[in-house]
Amino acid sequence: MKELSYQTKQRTVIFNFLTANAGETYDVDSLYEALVGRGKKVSRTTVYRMLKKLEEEKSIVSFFDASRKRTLFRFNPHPDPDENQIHLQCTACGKVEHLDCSYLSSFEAHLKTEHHFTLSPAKRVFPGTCEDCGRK
Amino acid sequence: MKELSYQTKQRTVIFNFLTANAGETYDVDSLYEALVGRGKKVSRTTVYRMLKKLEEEKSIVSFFDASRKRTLFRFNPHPDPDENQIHLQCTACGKVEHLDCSYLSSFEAHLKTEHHFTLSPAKRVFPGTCEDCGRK
DNA sequence: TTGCGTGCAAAGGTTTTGCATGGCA
DNA sequence: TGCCATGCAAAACCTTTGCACGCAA
Repeated sequence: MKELSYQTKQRTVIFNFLTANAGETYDVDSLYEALVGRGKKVSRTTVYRMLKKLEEEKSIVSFFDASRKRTLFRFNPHPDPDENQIHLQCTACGKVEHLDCSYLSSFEAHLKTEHHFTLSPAKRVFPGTCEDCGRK
Repeated sequence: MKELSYQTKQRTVIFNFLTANAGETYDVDSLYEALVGRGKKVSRTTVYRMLKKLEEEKSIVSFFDASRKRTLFRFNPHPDPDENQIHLQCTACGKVEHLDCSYLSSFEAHLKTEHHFTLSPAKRVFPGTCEDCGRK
C-alpha cells in the first residue's frame, strides 16, 4: 500500500527552494511569498499540503515557533534518525541554528536509561538566546 | 514603571487551581471547563489574559502541544532560573513529565561554552516517547 | 485512464482585540 | 478616584477541508 508521489511542478519548486536554502527556516507564509515573488505558480494550500507530505517523507523537518505561533519548516540534511541533530532557536530574534553535536547523544542516552524517555529524533528544538542577542 | 496586579477573584481562582493541580497540564479550554464546572464565574477571555499574565510573572509556564495544536499551561514550582528543570513531552499521548535532572546543567554548559547559545531557563520541553507509549 | 495533486473559497479552531462595564487599591 | 480586570462579541490568525479540475504516470 505504498503511496506514490507525483513529480509535479509545485513539488519540485518547493523542494528545490528548501534545499537551495538549506540553512534557513520558513513558515508557510514566508515560503509562499518567496516562491510567488520569484514568479512561481503555487497556491498557499499546496504549500501547506506539500510541506506536510515532504515532512512525512523526512525530506524536511518542522517545529513550532511558540512566540510567533506558527509552524516552521526547513530542509532535513540528515534523514538518518541516528544523526546528532539539534536545533537552537533564539527566543529574541527567532533565528534557528542548526547544529551537529555529539554531546547530544550522551544526554539522549542518559534520558533513555535513567528516565525511560526516548527523545524524538527529528524535532529537537531548544529555546534560548543566541550569541548576538545575548550581547545586547 | 512596574505593572501592578490586582488580586481579583478570577486571578485567585485560576492561580489556586493550577497550584492545587501542580502536576497537571491544562489547555485554556480544559482549564476553563474545570473552573466553570466547579461553579466558578470566569470567562474564557479572562482565562487567556490571566494565563498570559501569570506566565509573564513566572508563576506558571507554557508550551505548545504540536499534536493538539494548542498551548498548554502548568504551575511553575521552580521560578528560580538556576533550577535543573526540564519537561519531557510524549508525542504519542501528550503527557508531560516534569523532571529535575542535574545532567542537564552539563549539557547546558556545553552549549554555552562551545556553541555560544544560552538555553532558555523556563521553557525546556523535549519531545519524545514516554515509557508507556514506548512499550506499545 | 487512474487517482494523486492543485486551486479556490469556505470552514475550522485557537487566540486576540474593541469597547463598555465592573472592581480592587 | 484611578486604573487595571472582566465579559461579550467580533475579529484576526493560522490551518484544514470540500469540491471540481488538472496533470503525472
